[in-house]
Amino acid sequence: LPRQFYARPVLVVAKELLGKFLVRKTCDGRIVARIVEVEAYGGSDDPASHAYRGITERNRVMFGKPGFAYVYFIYGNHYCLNVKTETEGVPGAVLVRAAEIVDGHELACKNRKLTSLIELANGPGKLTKALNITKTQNGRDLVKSDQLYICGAKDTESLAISISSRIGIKTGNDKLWRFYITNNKAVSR
DNA sequence: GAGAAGATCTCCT
DNA sequence: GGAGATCTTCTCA
Repeated sequence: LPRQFYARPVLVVAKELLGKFLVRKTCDGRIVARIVEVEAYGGSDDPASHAYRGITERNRVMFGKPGFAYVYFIYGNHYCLNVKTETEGVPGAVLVRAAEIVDGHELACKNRKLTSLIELANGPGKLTKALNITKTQNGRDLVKSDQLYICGAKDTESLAISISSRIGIKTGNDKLWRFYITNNKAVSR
């Protein structure tokens, strides 16, 4: 997807990312995952966002150019993948919460030490593990990288999308900023 | 420099 | 359904 796609309001980009293909290439092979669940995070208007209290060493990607990957480590165990949206200087990112693996099952299973296809990436921590995404991917340019990027899909406009409040946060629950493909089995929970 | 919380997962009952 | 694992980052003294 071109830079233009990401350089729009975070809520718009979040919804349009559903059904798109996340591509991960390493020396071990290629994995393609169809995005089925996302959440939007804002700036000073969103207490649940890392960017709520301004720029820090960790969240500086959220204030940079659109189309870059924001990856952070959480709970001493997991990485979460976000996509920077909005324009440069305006914080906003989409958390990719779940996806269904459509190519590279074997490698994804190996990364997760698991054989159940649906459970390979049905949660943010699981997804990064299945795709071997770690902190080294933080700050990567999704528009120019050949190791991590997102492709368009046909007919995403006809997708049935469900909306809810975000998961795992203690503030900002009033915002209905979680979007997922209705009735998709790879959605978390 | 210490203390606490965190955009989660897995195993156990 | 619930708690432990495990460590980075932020806040405040």
